[in-house]
Amino acid sequence: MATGTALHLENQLCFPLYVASRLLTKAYAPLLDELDITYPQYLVLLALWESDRQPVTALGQRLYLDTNTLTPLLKRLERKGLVRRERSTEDERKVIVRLSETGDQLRQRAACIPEKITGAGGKSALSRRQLDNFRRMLWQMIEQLG
Amino acid sequence: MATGTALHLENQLCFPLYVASRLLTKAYAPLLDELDITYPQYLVLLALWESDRQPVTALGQRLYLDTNTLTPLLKRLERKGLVRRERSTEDERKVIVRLSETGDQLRQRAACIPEKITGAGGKSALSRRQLDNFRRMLWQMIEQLG
DNA sequence: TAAGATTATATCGTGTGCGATGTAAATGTA
DNA sequence: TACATTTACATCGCACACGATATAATCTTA
Repeated sequence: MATGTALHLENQLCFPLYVASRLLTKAYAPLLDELDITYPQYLVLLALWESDRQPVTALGQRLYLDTNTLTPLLKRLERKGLVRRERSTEDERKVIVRLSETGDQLRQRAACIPEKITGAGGKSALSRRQLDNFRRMLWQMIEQLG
Repeated sequence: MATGTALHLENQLCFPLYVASRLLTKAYAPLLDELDITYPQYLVLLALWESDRQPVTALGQRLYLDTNTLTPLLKRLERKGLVRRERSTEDERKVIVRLSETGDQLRQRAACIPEKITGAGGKSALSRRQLDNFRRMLWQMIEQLG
């Protein structure tokens, strides 16, 4: 790298990552608005649709989020009637998060989101192979940093 | 993609992007702590070190941020004594942001950050070629979405 | 088994992001 | 030149992220 250019925005890796993440999240907004949820709330629901009834910390490990972020978020999801939070009887420290009937049913309405994002130019400029490669690099990076 | 797996976290592109961005930002934290700045504040400084004296909107275009985010952030940078905000005399709508003496000097202390991040495993698992490829895909995506 | 360590969750404070709205300066137009 | 429109910035409200701290339950171990 040429002298003195290390601090240039273009040469950072973190900056385009930060921008791309925000822009792609923003692309979800109109679709998630229809479900009256935010993007992080959508991620929690994805995790629960995959595997219902998880303690808060398990959700956190899945989403790389701590309870200081999750607890208030889960309370909001509970207020919306999408999940329930129940203190575990076996281990009173744990709070088990599970989908409500409504939260479970929301899955049907969310089913179309991935394809809509894919089609919306979220990644249409990249080939399938590039995408897989891209995803693999992201996960490699997460493994390194996580 | 197999039926019913479109909603799985692994198959999303946005999710690993979101996680990787947060984790990489977090990797900067200890380095930026020494300079008493946050990651978005660091980005503003990078932009100013590249090109000083920019109106708020120009900074926003560079960083893909709006004034609702930038104005408070710039005020915090001003409180720290790193930048100055001055109403333009030619166009009284504009506020020109420029580095203070201290803000300018901070560049020296920040110079080591990129290499420290690179070395810290931020991307050590990826070859130089993979990295360039990765960065290119990110920018391609940003162009699509921005 | 009593005391210390660990675990699971919650709370607090600060700093973003961002949609929505407000306001003053500048520009376009009839 | 009046007046509508646009531009540049600021403000407000809400929802994250996250470091730091608190608290109760469980586990360890002497």
